[in-house]
Amino acid sequence: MVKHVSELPTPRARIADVAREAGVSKAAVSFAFNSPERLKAQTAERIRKVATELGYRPHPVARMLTAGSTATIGILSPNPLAQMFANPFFALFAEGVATVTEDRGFGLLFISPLHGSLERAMARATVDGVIVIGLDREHPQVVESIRRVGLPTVLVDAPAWPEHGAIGVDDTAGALGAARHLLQLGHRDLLILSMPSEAQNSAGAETGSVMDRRMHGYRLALDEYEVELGADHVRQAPATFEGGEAAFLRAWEDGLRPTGVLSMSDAAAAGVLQAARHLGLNVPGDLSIVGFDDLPLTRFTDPPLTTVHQPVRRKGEEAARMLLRALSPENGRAGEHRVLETRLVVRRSTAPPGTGVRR
Amino acid sequence: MVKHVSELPTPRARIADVAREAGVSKAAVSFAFNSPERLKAQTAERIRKVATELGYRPHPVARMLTAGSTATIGILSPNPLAQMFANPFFALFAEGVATVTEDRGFGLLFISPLHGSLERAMARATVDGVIVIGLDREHPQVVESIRRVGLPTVLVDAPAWPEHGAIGVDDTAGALGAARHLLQLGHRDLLILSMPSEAQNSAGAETGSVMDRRMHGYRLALDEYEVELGADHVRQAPATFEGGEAAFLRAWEDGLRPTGVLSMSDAAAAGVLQAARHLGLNVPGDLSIVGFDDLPLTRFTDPPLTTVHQPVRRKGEEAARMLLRALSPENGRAGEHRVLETRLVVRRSTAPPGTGVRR
DNA sequence: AGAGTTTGCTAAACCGGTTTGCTAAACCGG
DNA sequence: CCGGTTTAGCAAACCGGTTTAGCAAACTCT
Repeated sequence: MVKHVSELPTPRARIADVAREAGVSKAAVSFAFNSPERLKAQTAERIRKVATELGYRPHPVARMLTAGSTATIGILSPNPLAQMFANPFFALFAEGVATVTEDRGFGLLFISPLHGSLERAMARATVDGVIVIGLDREHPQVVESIRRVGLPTVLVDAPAWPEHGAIGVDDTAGALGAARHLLQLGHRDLLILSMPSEAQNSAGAETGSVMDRRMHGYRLALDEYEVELGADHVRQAPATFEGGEAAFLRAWEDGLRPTGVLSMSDAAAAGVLQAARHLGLNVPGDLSIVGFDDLPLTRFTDPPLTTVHQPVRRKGEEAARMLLRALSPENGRAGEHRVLETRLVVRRSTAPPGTGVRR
Repeated sequence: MVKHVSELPTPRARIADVAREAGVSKAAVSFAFNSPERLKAQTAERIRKVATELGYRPHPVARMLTAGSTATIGILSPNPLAQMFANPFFALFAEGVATVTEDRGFGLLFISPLHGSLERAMARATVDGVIVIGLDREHPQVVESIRRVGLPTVLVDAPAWPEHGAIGVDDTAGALGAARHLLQLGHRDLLILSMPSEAQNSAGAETGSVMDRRMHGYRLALDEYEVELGADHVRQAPATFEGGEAAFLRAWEDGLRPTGVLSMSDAAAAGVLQAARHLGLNVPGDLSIVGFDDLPLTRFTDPPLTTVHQPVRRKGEEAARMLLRALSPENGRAGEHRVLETRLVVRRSTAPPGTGVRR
């Protein structure tokens, strides 16, 4: 490889440069910044002056190495980061995390699979602990690899893991309430929009994924009302506007004419709203829709969305607090586990099945 | 300090532990992972086996130190992170950045002021380069401190800085189009919602902040139509739902009865929509609203929002690409500068001033 | 003036890896 | 069987800081 004669970008000043220039030892330079009381005031001052002239800034990585901590926490997701940011739920969650980490002087690193391998990404991540979100049954080896790196961890919305902290919401109750609401209104032909995942696990209500728990809640309500649900009445839709829109249109093309939609995400529900408008359906006259999450955007949809509220931001805050607690030396107990409440928020996207579907 | 007898969390295995256990040198262990061809296949295999048993994972910070790079890029903002995430614009931008960084195997670190000091936050950030967003005239010393740490930098939506890359959109033209649209429809009494910032700089159209440039565009249109604008017809509103809602309600209380609102952010515009509904105003019958950004949510508001489109996600992508280019050894020229286009998207929140304001 | 203390700074070890230079053993051809 | 080349692995230097132990000079006290 050819070496350029003049490397224009001046190589950054190291501590040895400052020491030489100021005629002192490396230790003195370090003291000048970190323990000035160990130096004659005048010397410390002189060293700092030289440092400023040279544009010296202690190399953060080197500092981390000796400090033994990174003052950074990671938010880890098995899904591509771009996909995460496309989901408003995630931004809200991150907002919650950020409020507490920022306050405590921690940086925030987003970790996503590196060339498809979360394991590799984890190995490279310079963090003191991680908050894991978006985990799914389909990622059992992910949890395992997380456990192996031995970093303090808080799991969000995931099957509890004894040695780690965990935080979630009562998904089953929330979904139950949502389904009951539609059934009470008289709906009998429902479409359920789940989120993408591997095979369904109808058994594990409490041990499975978010989707399992919500589905379980829906099913409980359906059973109460003795309503049968065809297999093609449960569809997968990514938690995005486009995902919900496409899923509903496809169902419609397949000949389904539900009077009510239960969506596991507000984002997809908003997409359904869009699709309904496109099909000339009146909401809630022809079609009722219940979302999940209660994101800020639900107040601006047309009509405002009936949805299951969950304290997303607070979930982020609590997760961060829990993790920071696990990081502190006095180390509160490890396997803390919290479940926050959900509640149905009725707005204007639901009504009794009414004027019927056109066409 | 009392030392506990049994430190339950096993101290993580270091390379020396693996070396001792496998009966080889540290170098051999390193080779086993990074240059296996330098070892007898059988030896390398044995070392890796021992490493796995011990749960050894090379310390990422130590690795960074010798590698001289962090494989991480920073997104830096002078505003609190929580505030950033509350703005959907930011999530969209981050999405763009994430698509390219993720693809190239880079991590993403969010940097915000540490105890109020961005300088300190920068000093601590372990990144190879930074993308700066949300910068403002009010943060001149920020740019200076960024320059001092000497990290490759790309400035987004900020006054161009010769030695760094920069990317933005044609704010002036976008704002001009938005204002012309309302004026053409016949509106004469307008309310402008700017974003929070220090004193206005009416002079610098091209050198100032995003707000300056947009305001300049608005003013150009107003001048064309010879419309005067009272000082209290320009309000500050944070780029959030709540910000826009509160700002419009306050203006209303102050006795203002505009027929059209020009908002510098879609988020605030959506808030105005909310406020209008609250006040019993029909949009666009009684009040027309034009936003800025064209976020996905504009399609779901009631009514869908007329707004100035800017390619937010692409801005993120381009910023990331530009930065990565600056990081690569062959180092494309540094001071690259790009300006992307804006265009007005007319939806249903604008109409001629019509039925008049109720009450 | 000499012993004891304090002040001010330095040399060296350390954090946990990677990489270079080198040596000893194994291998090769003649 | 010997000199030359490969192969396999090690010791030590290095990345850029922080921290501990310790030394010399200055200061205090009697």
